[in-house]
Amino acid sequence: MSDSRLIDRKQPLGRASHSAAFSPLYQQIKALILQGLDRGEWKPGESIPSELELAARFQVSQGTVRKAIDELAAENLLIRRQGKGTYVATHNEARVRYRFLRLTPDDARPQPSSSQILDCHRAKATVEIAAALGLRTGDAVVNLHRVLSFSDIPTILDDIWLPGNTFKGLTLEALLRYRGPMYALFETEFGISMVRADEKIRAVAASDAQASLLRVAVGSPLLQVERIAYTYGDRPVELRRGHYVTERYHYRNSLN
Amino acid sequence: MSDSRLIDRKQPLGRASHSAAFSPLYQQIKALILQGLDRGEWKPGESIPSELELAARFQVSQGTVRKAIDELAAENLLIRRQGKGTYVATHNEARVRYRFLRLTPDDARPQPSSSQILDCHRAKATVEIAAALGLRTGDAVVNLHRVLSFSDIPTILDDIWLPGNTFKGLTLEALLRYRGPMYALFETEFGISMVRADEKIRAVAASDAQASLLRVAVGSPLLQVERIAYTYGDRPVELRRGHYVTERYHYRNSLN
DNA sequence: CAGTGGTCTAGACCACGTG
DNA sequence: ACGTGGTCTAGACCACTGC
Repeated sequence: MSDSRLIDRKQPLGRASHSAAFSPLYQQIKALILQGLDRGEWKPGESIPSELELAARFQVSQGTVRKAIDELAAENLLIRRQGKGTYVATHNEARVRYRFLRLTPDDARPQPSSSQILDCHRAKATVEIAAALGLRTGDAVVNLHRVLSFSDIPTILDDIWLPGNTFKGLTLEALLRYRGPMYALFETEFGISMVRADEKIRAVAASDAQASLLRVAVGSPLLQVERIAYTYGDRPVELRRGHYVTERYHYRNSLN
Repeated sequence: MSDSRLIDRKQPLGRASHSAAFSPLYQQIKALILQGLDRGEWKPGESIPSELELAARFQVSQGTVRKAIDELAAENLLIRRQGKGTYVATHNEARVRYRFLRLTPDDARPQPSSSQILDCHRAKATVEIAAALGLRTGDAVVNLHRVLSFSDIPTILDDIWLPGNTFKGLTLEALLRYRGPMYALFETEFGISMVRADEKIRAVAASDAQASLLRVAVGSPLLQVERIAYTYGDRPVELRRGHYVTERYHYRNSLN
């Protein structure tokens, strides 16, 4: 009856005890599934095993697996599809493309977008960048500059920092060849799934360089968006500072 | 066996039918609880009946009630407290005060805040304001101006529009007497619970008036936050345009 | 028709808060 | 000791998808 893969729940749980390592069964299952995702056992876009299959594997009831998957689906790590199965979330599908892009045209008409890479080189992490990415100062990083345009109007200027170790083969040439969302590229080429991100937003005045690249007046107000993006297990893998022109676009957000 | 309060689910659900009015039982229960909240059957901060009690009232199993409450809790309309009960969310408690305020000090040290009401008068809704609040042009509205300061540094300038009908007794005097979050006042004095909000964010240049009130230079970049706040049933009840000084503060957001 | 996730039930036991 | 929400199980049936 006792499954060696799971914490024995019949342990010191009789009142008065308080085993710090205790967590509900479904949380343990959730952690196990998360490990599978992290190890790449199931790739983005693929389906994971059915609930009954997982229940058999982990020696728990279908209901317990279901609750674990419910939470992972609520966090957008998995996507349930009735009649088909449960799939690993991806940035590669039309439906969820630009999942993390909150800039929206004021008139809601989606515009054609294009990305222009300005620069891509290797560097050593400064104190700030190392802290954000969980590295040590001086560790190798990749720095990336680009402009995103909508209907050929430059709108977003991005300055991106990535851990050099994780993104070994990332070169200017590879980026120039590639079309499509950057996070989709990270998924397929480097096995890195962006799962969550935190942003800090400010209004700033355009510098000379920013103004000329975005074709606005020096000193114009820009929306500065500093993002740290995380993969499975809350490991930071990207620091991105964006500057948005918000003349005909706005950043949309929902509060609950 | 058939409970007149609920849709008879034994109806034309045999394959080939597709009753448009169909929805899962737990969704019907959710809607019923939502109605209770909307009617004020249980007030913010109070507890709703226990799961077993609701199950008996609606003639369904506890599990079905539970799933309905789960969703309402996920939407922050209800708050579960193990061992105590399930409570109606409120803006009146320390834990969730300023639930909708995303502006955070850069150094994360919370600062003492104070609100200064500059103006409060009745007006007629313009086309834009009527559209945002679901009113007709010319309907009565209340317009409200205030400055929020942190550590006595003016940081947020708010311009607020409310439906005149709903907020009948809202006067400058009442506001001056009151201390605490505005949404808490709306709850206790007008029975309006803010449940959700959408925001549109831009960077703009400070006008003369804004600059002098916020003590910044004319033309300085400000974060403009336009908010529509909703009560139960997605009914809009507030339009708010805020201008934030983001020198030492930032708007924080999480993407999932 | 078989397999998947979605709904619903009934019952057991655990953990927490309060008397 | 009691009542609340939290976990876990087992089993039935429904709805959707694809062969």
